[in-house]
Amino acid sequence: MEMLKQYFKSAFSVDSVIFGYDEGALKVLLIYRGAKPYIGTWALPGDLVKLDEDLDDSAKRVLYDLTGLSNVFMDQIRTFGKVDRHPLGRVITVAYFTLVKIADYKLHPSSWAKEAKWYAITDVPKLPFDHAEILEYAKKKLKDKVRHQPIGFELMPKEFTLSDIQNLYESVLGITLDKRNFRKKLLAMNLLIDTGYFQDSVAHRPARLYRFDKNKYQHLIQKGFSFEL
Amino acid sequence: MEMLKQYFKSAFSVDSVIFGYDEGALKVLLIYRGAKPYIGTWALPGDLVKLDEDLDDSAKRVLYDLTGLSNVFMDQIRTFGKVDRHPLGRVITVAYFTLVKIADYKLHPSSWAKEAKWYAITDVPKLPFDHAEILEYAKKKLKDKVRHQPIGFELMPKEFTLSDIQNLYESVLGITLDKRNFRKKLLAMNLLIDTGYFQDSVAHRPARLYRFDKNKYQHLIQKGFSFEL
DNA sequence: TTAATTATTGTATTTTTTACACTATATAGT
DNA sequence: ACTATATAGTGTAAAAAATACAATAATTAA
Repeated sequence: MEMLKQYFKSAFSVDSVIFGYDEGALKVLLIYRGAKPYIGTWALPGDLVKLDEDLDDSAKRVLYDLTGLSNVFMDQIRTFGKVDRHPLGRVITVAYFTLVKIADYKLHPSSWAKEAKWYAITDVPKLPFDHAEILEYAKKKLKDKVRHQPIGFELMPKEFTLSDIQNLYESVLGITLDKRNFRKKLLAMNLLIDTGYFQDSVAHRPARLYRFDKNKYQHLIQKGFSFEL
Repeated sequence: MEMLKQYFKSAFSVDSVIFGYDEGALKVLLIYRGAKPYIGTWALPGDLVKLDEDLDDSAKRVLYDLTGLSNVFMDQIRTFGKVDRHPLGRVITVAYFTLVKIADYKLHPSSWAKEAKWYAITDVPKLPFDHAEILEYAKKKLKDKVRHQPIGFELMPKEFTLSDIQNLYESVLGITLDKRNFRKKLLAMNLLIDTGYFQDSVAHRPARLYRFDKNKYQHLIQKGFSFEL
């Protein structure tokens, strides 16, 4: 039997690609690193995983510390493990993909105001480590996933208009969709609840506000329903 | 700054779910463990990742040592990292998913004959660690992926009949498909090359043999083609 | 009152999916 | 040689889904 000790000299981290959608654009939350290595650069939020901490819990902790949010959509996407990806030793990182409703909360204005910032996805600065690769991968995953699972709604405020959700799809996918066909298809799934309310104080005909019916969706998938847009 | 040393006390491994298809059934390659922990049990093949070894290389090494195969379809599927998943310390494992053409090779009859075995997916023994969970996840992934990418062909011999590939789809998905519609759809993609040859020595009308055109597929996807079955 | 802006709605056409059954060609057994 | 058995191969009509497309409605701003 080989000596096992030699192997127990590495560490692992979690890094989260936290997506949000605001002002008609897809955004990603970056932090300004206050610790080595790469101190003073904008990077994906993440941390080393504690020895007695589950991976998923670690990713949740990072999100909570940064935003105060919990109970948001989160999914592991891939592990990045090139030998030299971290300058301080062998550290592989498990990347997560998180979707939050920007409009529903404010970044902690106190301690974090100077340290975390939403960047439009088109306007992300140069990132340290292999974070650029991770972000690219996350964008691809988001694009794939958004068509087969109703995760777009995780990026919307609780109540939204049909135009809102269509705009989101258009920015994520980078294509334009036919308005009538999009609505027809989406409404045909019967997963939207008409709140009965309308937009307020807009300089045009106000749009109807809808909510996504998560419970109904859960029931439907158990009956073999599959979301496709 | 925190003491970093405390973190560099963990290890990581790769575990491969190696799928094959033979005698009309989906199979998975298991090894008989000759090392602690869980010595003497059937498990997914895997190994600790060396400190100077990339994750993907590690998975390739495990496959090569076990089967002599390289250049097969392999993809990382997920990392499993519960705190107590490994009895000897904190070890997270990066799971891979590998598809091989069983018919094209023999398990090394010498050193491995007693130690590696193809199990029908319906007949897998109790597995150590969290390998049962990993296998379940891999099966789900296979099911999802086989519809959106032409990975079914990775499990077929180079030349196959339309019935062969249909049977594979039926076993992986657990459903039956209409013969005429299946053929129509598959042939319409123009990704199969008619070899001009036929089955030999079968007690019925011999079927035409086809090959999958990987090059053509590569070209098509760059033009935005997407495989769906 | 008018201009500007976005919301909302239906139909005809094309494409894709589905359901379905008979003939062809080989070997095995007599 | 004949028959039984087994799987291969093939087309069409109907239903469903996707697409292309433009006029009217409701609000605020000027």
